[in-house]
Amino acid sequence: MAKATPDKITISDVARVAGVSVSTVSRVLNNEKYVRSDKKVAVQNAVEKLSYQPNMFARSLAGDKSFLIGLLFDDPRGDYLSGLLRGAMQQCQKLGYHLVVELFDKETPEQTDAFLDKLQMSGVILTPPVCDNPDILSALSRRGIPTVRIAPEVPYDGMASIVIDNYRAAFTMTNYLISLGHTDIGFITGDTDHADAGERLNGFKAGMAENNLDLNPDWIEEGGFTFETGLDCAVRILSRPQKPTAIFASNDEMAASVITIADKFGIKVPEELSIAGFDDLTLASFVCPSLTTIHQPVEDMAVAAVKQLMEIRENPTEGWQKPTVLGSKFILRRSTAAPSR
Amino acid sequence: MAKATPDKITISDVARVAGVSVSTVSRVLNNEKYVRSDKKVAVQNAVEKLSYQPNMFARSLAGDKSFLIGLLFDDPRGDYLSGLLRGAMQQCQKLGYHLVVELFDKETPEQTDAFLDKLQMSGVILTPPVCDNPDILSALSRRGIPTVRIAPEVPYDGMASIVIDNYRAAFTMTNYLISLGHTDIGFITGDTDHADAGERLNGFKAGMAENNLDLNPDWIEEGGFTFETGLDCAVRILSRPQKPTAIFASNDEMAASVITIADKFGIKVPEELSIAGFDDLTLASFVCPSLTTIHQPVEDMAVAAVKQLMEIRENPTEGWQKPTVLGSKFILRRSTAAPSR
DNA sequence: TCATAATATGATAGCGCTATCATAATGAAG
DNA sequence: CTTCATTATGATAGCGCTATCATATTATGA
Repeated sequence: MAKATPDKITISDVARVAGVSVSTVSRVLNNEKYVRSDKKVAVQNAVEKLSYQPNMFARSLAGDKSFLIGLLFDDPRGDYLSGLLRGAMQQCQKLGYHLVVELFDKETPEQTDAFLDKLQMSGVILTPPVCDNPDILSALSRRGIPTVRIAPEVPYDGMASIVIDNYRAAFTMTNYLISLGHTDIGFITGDTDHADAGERLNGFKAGMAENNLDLNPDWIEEGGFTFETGLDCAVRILSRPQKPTAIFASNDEMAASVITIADKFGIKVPEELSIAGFDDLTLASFVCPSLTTIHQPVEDMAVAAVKQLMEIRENPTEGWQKPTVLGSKFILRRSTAAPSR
Repeated sequence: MAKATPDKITISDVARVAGVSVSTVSRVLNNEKYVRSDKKVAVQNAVEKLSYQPNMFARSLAGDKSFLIGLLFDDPRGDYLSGLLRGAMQQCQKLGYHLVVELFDKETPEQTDAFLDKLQMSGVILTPPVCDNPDILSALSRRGIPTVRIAPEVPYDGMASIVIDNYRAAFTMTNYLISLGHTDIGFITGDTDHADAGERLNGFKAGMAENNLDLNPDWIEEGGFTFETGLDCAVRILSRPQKPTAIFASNDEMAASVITIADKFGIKVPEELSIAGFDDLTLASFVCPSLTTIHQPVEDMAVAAVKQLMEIRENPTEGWQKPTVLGSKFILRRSTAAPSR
């Protein structure tokens, strides 16, 4: 009677089948040099034949790499974060790494400390807003764990980061609005302490300046990247005696607020008011009319982050403070049109 | 000059400080019995004092538990899945476990096999639609890995699952619509091969029957849980010579489609047409008017899944095929009202 | 009182790998 | 044909824990 349990296959089984020592097998597994190609092939065949899977725990315990990459979240919900997750998973899988996700609670940073000590991650990816938490940042740099920050607000000494060119994207959108014939353009910013918010505003200003258009302070309101704050801003702007013919909101949620308020005020979108967003969230397609916006290459950012992590591992001494900038994409939908008057 | 690197603290350090053997420390760590309480306290103090963190890899290698829980996704995007992720992270953190997330690609199931062999997970949570993939299911049961399926379509021999009561929720919504005064109610189903879809339809039918209302086949259309399919269904229903005064869509996306089409047809929502959804996605609040819908306790489901995993570990022989049913919540918003005619 | 069970503790052999050292085979240079 | 550097291979000692066994120690009952 055959044994039911498929006994665990170890490196020595492979060594035996391949007719080499465990050392050699290990070398092949970690593709080190100093292995003759015929033996390498023999080992690979044996691995294949036995469908051997090296035990991660043993590897990590004996060696210094864990094949684990940490992804820290404040809250994983929302298109942006789950897009990042997806990209990171894909790239990790491709490289034989595994993604360990963890919630970062600012109330109990010691829990994250514990997390870092227990699983000695090969690298950590920080999503906003965790990527700007000084506790985490120092904990990571103290331990010398390779780290990449996604869309951080402020720079942090010697840490790699992945960002998009908010300035250029906002500039592009502004120019598009102007090319439609708009000259009276309003703008809703994000939290001013958020770097993205500032850059998007600057991009807008630059676009206006480039076309010799004046900024009307009545039409520039500070929001907070949420639907609710957007509502307030929209009400303020659209209550002015003199209204803009287009409003560029710093993100889709606030753009959605503008649509809602415009509807309430009986202002037709896009006929009487063009509205542009930023981010290309799912809601951008669902909202009516659908939003002209800027698409962030979220998954690519995560992929880039994982790749960067590998590079840092290979070359830890290099200076990694310069952010990697990824391009965004202009998405034309139905919330924008030429002004009617 | 003090040494900069905070040397790794091991279990023997703790043992020395606490004045006991490593065995005793290990016992305390795994809270086994047969430890005198004074020694237990001594060990806990030592752990505290040294801020000792047991090395997961050593623990997993030596023992049989990995403290790793796998969460398998087809695609992590969307409110539903990212809500699950959040719940799972929270509960894992609470229990000292860690969440390893992985994409399941039906094209390369061997990759998932490898994943299961390498990291010997303490348990695995399967999200839809992965939870109905026979390859994964058999791979898991073959290895005897504790598994919980979230919202599966079909039962699988001896595997635990977490579901919500679609039938009851749909029944509730239908009764609500009827209580408003509606008698002409349409329904848009999901994919018929999806268990959720069938149950929601049955709940609707039961609600109608309970109130002695007839089902008009002209007003029941089969959609596919997507915005696009919802569009078609809405067009078909609203093109009939005789129109319903309310439409209950099997999910929010399709309910959003109905709003869009109603708008196009010049039908006022909710004055002339009430629309109800299901799921309570983010878009349910953004859509205009916001959707009356059923909220699924997504995070609670994930929490329940992790808890269930622990129970299975403790009592693997028990029969776990009976699904755990969680209650859903009726959410009143603005897309429903009493019929005007 | 002593036997027996229940409770408590320690010593130590691995878990499956990688790192390190020792050694062997090969190539290049004189 | 040596001599040395280079390349290739193997033996083996841990990595930091837990499981197991052996050995106290204490409680329980006749």
